[in-house]
Amino acid sequence: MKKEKRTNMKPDERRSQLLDCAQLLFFTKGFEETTMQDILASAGVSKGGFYHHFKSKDELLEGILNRFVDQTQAALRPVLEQDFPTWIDLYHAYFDVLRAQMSDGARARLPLFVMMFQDRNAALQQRMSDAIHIANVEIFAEVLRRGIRSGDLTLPDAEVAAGLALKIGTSHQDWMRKALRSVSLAELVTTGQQIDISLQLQGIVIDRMLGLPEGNTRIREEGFAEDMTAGIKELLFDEDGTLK
Amino acid sequence: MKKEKRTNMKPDERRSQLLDCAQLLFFTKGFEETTMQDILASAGVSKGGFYHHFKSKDELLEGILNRFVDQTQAALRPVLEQDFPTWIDLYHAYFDVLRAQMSDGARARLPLFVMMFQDRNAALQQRMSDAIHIANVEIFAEVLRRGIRSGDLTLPDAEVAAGLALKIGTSHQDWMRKALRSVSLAELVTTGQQIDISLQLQGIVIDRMLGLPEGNTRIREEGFAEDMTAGIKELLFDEDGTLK
DNA sequence: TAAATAGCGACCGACGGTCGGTTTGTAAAG
DNA sequence: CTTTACAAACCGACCGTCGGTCGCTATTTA
Repeated sequence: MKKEKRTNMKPDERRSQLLDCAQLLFFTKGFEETTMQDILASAGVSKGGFYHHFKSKDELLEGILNRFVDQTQAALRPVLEQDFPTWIDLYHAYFDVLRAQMSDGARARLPLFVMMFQDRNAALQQRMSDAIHIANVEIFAEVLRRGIRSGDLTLPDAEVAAGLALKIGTSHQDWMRKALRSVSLAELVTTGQQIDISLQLQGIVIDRMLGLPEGNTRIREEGFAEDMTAGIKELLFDEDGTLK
Repeated sequence: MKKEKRTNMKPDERRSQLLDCAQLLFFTKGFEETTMQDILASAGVSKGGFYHHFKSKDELLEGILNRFVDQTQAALRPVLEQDFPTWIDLYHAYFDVLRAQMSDGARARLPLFVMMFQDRNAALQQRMSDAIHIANVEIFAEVLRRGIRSGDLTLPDAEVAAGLALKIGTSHQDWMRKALRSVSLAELVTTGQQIDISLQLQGIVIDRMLGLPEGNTRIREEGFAEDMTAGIKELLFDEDGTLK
């Protein structure tokens, strides 16, 4: 059997190349469904080559998640260093960045949701959710802490409140999952409305939790629900409205 | 090689026996970590015998989860059939049952949490959370729907609000996870307080979401946080306060 | 040129799942 | 009551695939 031509790379490059390849596969096929062979083939590296850089398949996922956390925090942290006339301006600026982060090609990420919301990918979903949480709590807690310090907020614990707010901000995912499991157009439309209501309610509840006047907190962009629903419709139904 | 003595059972019995054995193992060792051999040995049945009743290992988990959902709903549903003088009495009665369900040996379930909160068991955690959600939303939504009908509540959508409330009601788990990863007694104590604050905040936020006077919603029993913290302390630390 | 490091791929054990065959309960026929 | 016949419960050897190991080679670096 003829040996493959080898391609040496610097450790950092190889590592991030492997992370890139694996991320693409994990996010399209899922974690369990992606085999080491898939990753090796896509990166053009051998088993031994891979295991020289990573201890296990799981460490690879860990690496992807950590990188995501770092990137997210790098995007969010600058907000804390800016100067704002009042605390509420900081608060709004924070959510502006957050929205920009998340809805950046939201519809393009639909396939990711489709994959993630399947039972067999429960592990990946859980660990992604954890990563998102970790990426955000600390910084949002700091935002709240400054609100407390400035007297705009009264809260028993900034971290606890931040954690809860973030959790609230993911509650629409349950409805997205349901939408992706629609069996009729009518059901999809109904669920689509619930996604929208869910998003509205999120903002209201966080405002009330923090004791802010209603309308201050808006987590998703305008039209997010409609956009998603339209995308799901395209994905699940033919033009005549029958299930694909 | 000598054949094992066989023990025939009626399908229903065998099925639930297998569910019982698997549940015990899944809930102590985790899903991935439990091999088919473990289950077969503990049930005293062969591979062929098992696969006569279940299509896959995953279907077994599905079965366990479904059974859990059914049991939970069976415990909750009767509340809806009782007569109460006012809607708020129904609301309180619902939470009484819920609390009874959940804190029934809460501390005894600590090992379950320990197992579940490990990264490698993320899938099981996610699917359990989903099951708990499914078991509860429908019934709690009906409670809210009656509140709307009686004029005690004003909500855009009972189901969406119910889903969100339930999600809020699980937010303390993040702090329990953190508590279980404490590396010092001081950290555990701090996190224990955050569990407590988290539980208080849950009630407040749900009250505010529903527009109820504060103090109406209490999801966990008094002393839940202290109880859990004490249990975790026993689990993680020696008597002199050093990490085990 | 020697030591360190990046890479190779045959190989391994464990896993979930299959399959041809065996045993057991049961109910109708003799 | 016995025989027969059939479905369903059960058995365990076997299979393909997976994540991971290991002895080795090729390349880079000091």
